[in-house]
Amino acid sequence: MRSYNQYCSMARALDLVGDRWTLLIVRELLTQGPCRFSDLRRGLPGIASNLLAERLREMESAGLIIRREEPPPVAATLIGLTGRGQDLGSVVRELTRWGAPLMTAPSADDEFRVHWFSLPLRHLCRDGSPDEPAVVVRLGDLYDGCDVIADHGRVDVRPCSTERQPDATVTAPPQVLVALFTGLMPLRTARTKGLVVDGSAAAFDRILPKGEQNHD
Amino acid sequence: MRSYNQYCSMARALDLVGDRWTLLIVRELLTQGPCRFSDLRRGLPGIASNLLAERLREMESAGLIIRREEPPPVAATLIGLTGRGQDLGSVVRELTRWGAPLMTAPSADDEFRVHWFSLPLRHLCRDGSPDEPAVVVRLGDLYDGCDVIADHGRVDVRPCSTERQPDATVTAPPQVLVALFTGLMPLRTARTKGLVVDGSAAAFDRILPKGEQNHD
DNA sequence: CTGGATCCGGGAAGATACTG
DNA sequence: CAGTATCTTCCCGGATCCAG
Repeated sequence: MRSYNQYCSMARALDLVGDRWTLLIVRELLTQGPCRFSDLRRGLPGIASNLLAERLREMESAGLIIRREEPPPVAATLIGLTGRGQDLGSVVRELTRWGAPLMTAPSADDEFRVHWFSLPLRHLCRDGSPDEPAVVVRLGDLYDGCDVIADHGRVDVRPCSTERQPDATVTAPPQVLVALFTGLMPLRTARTKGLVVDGSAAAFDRILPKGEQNHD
Repeated sequence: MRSYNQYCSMARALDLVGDRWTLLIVRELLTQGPCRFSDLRRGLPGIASNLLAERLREMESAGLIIRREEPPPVAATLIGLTGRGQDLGSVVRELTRWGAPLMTAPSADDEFRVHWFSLPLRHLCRDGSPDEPAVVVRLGDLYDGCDVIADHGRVDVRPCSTERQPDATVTAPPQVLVALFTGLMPLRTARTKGLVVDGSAAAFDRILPKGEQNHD
């Protein structure tokens, strides 16, 4: 992006991250952890490969990301955020919060990835049974999803892990998923609209926002 | 800007405010209050007039700003933020905070406006004499500046007011101003580099960050 | 397969002139 | 003062191709 040529903190920030796609790349790396080039492409439907390559070059020279050659069996270069890049988390969070009221019904050509929802999810889930042993609830699947871990009253949302099998696996249409966790749709309505819980219903119930459990 | 077509809170936010110049227009309206078209142009050096007009149309239809016809003696249309527009304050604040480390020396063709600095200034000033009567310190001048009000331990930064004469008026080269308030430059060095205080030196001293007063 | 590079068309941004 | 009109430039998007 052309510089604004303004001696202003925000203008200089936008000189680095105001380009199209840049903050969405940060979103991907924040929610997914270090990624390979093709992982980023999958999480950024619509981006042209040359544009992604160009953005990554710019972000690397700005000190936002680093590339790490991974030895076999991975044998690929992983792209991860630097500390400075992770500091953009607060910017991403505020944009996400401001955009929340815009999450009306998806249009026909809107794409959706479950892991996009994992940042807001952090603040929407709770641990309804803090005295029980920890549980893992998977939203989506291994290829696009995230794990919600409830443990001792704390809730954590992470990229899917293969280390521990989830206690419950949940799938739902995008809008149902969003409406359920933002409290706009009761669980039993969600069930009628395509929400499916595989495994422990109690585990899923445990992480649902207050007032939305025990509705069926 | 083209839509990202992603059912994601942040992507939808960027569909509305990710365009070039849009967030800088919000910065102007946040720091200056309701403005006329030409005021915005002065605060956004480098923007083309057609582009500003187009952005304002987009922002109006997105519900971020409103236009208000002002009766004489003003006799102009004022552009102000709606509540939704003001909610972007948190986004602007986080971008400004993230960009703070980028405020190294201005380059030769960097523009500067004192009022751009008024947002960070809020968190940098203090009231060093909370028991004294309120004082007003003006940075810059009526045409580009802001008033720092210290009163009962509280600090407020506002657009220049004609209602009350400032107790002190301060001018300094951009980098000196920034370095002084961020604590990187002691007051006496600032004096040798072009900082001028007109009026009550005590009033100015009162608002300087802790550790930076009493240096001369 | 991964991680790009290259080419091209369309549209957004920039510069400038002009107007009610 | 508050824009519009016009022209140019360049970034973005889409497709294709390619080396390891």
